[in-house]
Amino acid sequence: MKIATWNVNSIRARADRLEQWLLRSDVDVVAIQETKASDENFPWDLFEKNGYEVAHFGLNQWNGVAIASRVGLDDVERTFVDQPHFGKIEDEIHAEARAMAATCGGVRVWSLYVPNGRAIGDPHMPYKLQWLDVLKNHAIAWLQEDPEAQIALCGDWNIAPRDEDVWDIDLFRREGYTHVTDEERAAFHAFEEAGFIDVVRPYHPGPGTYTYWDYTQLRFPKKQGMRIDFVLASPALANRVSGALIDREERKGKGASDHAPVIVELD
DNA sequence: ATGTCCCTGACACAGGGA
Repeated sequence: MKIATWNVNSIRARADRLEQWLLRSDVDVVAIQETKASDENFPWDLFEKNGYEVAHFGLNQWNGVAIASRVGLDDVERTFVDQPHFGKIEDEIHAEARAMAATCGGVRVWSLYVPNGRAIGDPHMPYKLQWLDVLKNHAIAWLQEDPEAQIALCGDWNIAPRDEDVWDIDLFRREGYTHVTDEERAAFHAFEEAGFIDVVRPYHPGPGTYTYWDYTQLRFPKKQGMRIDFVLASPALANRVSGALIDREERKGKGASDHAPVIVELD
C-alpha cells in the first residue's frame, strides 16, 4: 500500500497534473493540502472517475484539505477536537479548514495544513504553536488508548526541523525567518517525543533533500528548497514502512505546485 | 527550464496569502 501527502496549492489549478500524477504514482491514499476550494467547487469527478473515494473539507478560497483513497474511506472527521481558531474578536471566528481524518485500509490518515506563522512576532505564530500543541495532545492520547494504532500524520507542517532542511540556515537566521525557530522545532519534536516517526528521512536523508521550493527567485532550479512536508507515523505503522519517495519530478515544468508529493510505501 | 503563482471581486487589475 502507498500513502502520499501533497500540498497542491489549488486543486483546480492542479486538476490536470493531479490526474496524471494519480495515474503515474499508483498511490492508494493521498492526503491533500491547500485545495483553495469550497466543497461546492471541489472537482469530485477527478477522483471518482479514477477509482478513488474522496472527502474534502473546504470553507472558502483559503486552506482546504482532502483525503482520497481506493482502499476505503471511513469515519471522516473534519477538524480535530478543540482545534484553535484564528480571527480578530470582531470577526466571525471559526476553525479553519486545515485538518481532517479518515480511516483508509486500516490506517487512520490525517491531512494537516499547519498554519504558517508568517513572521516572528505575528499573531499567526502563537496560533501555529497552539494549533500544534493541541494536536500533539491528541496524538499522545491516541497512542495511550491503543499503542498498536496505525496513524499517519500527513501534511505540510510549515516547519523545517533541522538546519539542513533549508538551503541556507545562515540566511534564515540573519533575516529572522520563520519555520526554523526553536519554538516551532520544539512543537514538531513533541510529536517525535510522543512516539511518532518521520518515516521518509531515513530513505532520503539530507542535506539538500527538500519538499518545497518557492516559486520566486528561481528556487527550484537553484536547488534552494525546504523540507517541510512530512509523514509522521505511529510506531506500529512505522514498522510497516518499506520505502519512501519525494516526487521531485512533479515540481518540474509548467503548472507545478510549489510542493512535491511525498510517498510512503507500506508492506 | 523553472527569472512567482493562485485566489477573489468584478471586468482591470488590486489586494491577500504563501
